[in-house]
Amino acid sequence: MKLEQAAKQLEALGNPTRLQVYRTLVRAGPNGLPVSRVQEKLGIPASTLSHHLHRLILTELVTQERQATTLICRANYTAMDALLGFLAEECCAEAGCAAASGEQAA
Amino acid sequence: MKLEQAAKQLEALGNPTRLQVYRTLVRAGPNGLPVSRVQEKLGIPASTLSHHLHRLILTELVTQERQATTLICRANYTAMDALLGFLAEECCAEAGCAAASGEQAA
DNA sequence: TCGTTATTTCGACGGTACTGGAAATATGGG
DNA sequence: CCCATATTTCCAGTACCGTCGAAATAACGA
Repeated sequence: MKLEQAAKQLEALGNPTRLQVYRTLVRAGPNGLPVSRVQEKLGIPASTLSHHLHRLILTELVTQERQATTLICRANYTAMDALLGFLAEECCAEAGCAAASGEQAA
Repeated sequence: MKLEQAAKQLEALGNPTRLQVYRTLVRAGPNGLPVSRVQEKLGIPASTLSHHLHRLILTELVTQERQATTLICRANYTAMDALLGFLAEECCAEAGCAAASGEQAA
């Protein structure tokens, strides 16, 4: 994963409202939730929610799928794994620590 | 971990320059690096770096320790673990998935 | 005390984010 | 075709961010 991409995703998650939206979707699981359902849960204006969802979608943290008039939103678990991996990877790469990926410890 | 705190940390990591700084420190391991060393590695003005380090310190992602005239910066691995945990926790809590923490699957 | 190195604080500018109401668009039903 | 529902786009205002040069501060040695 590129640093720029990771930064974009982290920035997207760095807004309390968006983080709430994202967490709501993560909790919802693979079935996802309609936009309106998320709005109900969080109690924020539709336009604000739409903006935030857009950001999350642009960074590929969330996907949307149309089902008739409602849009189903889902957390992109693959993207989350990649992001978590990026943060943890190369931990102590130049020093060697217990949590280091390989067995290149000192 | 509180959502607000997590959002602050994610926001702190959401800037490309800061993410670079943080990664540099993560790679450096428990011994940390002097500010000047980070500056050399990244080639950014001292004032800019100081500004970003300050943000990282405020969010507890980085710590500083004085050694004579130089300041040693270290990634706070405990904080990182907590943040990663926060993102992963309650995955599919309302649906149940393979990666779910407990055995409360449907 | 004075000078030197390391680092932060100050000040300013341009840019971009967050928010939310109103209007526009998309989809399906009658 | 017209309506109703779901969602987005448009617009605007306030606020905060990122950047960096210059000046201030911290710590040490002579």
